[in-house]
Amino acid sequence: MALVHRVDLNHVQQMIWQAVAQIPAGQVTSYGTIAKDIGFPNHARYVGATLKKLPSDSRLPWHRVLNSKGAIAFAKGTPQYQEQRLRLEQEGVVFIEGRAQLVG
DNA sequence: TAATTGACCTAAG
DNA sequence: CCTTAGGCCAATT
Repeated sequence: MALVHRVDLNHVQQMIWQAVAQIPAGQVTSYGTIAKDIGFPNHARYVGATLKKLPSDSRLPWHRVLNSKGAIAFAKGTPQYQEQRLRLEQEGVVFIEGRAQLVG
């Protein structure tokens, strides 16, 4: 049998979408956490690359995914940063010094 | 085919 | 707190 150690990236993508869809409104997680949760601890970047491909009309809560520091990955001041932050604030997420605050 | 890029992460100064 | 360096890996050039 031809050993196929090759990973099915389509499936990985689906798991990523699934994981992102699970994030409750008003809560956030990180690219690395998602990667770890789906069993691919070294694919934090791939999580970002996957979200990047999302169509603009996607209903997936991509805005609930931040970097390991709890900050928005986009450069401050960019339209994408603004949109993500606005979406989060509309869900009640509070930012202090550019970092989303933990429930508390 | 090789090099570069990127919505990342962590450890170490 | 900040910066640097190394690691990571699919996608793009």
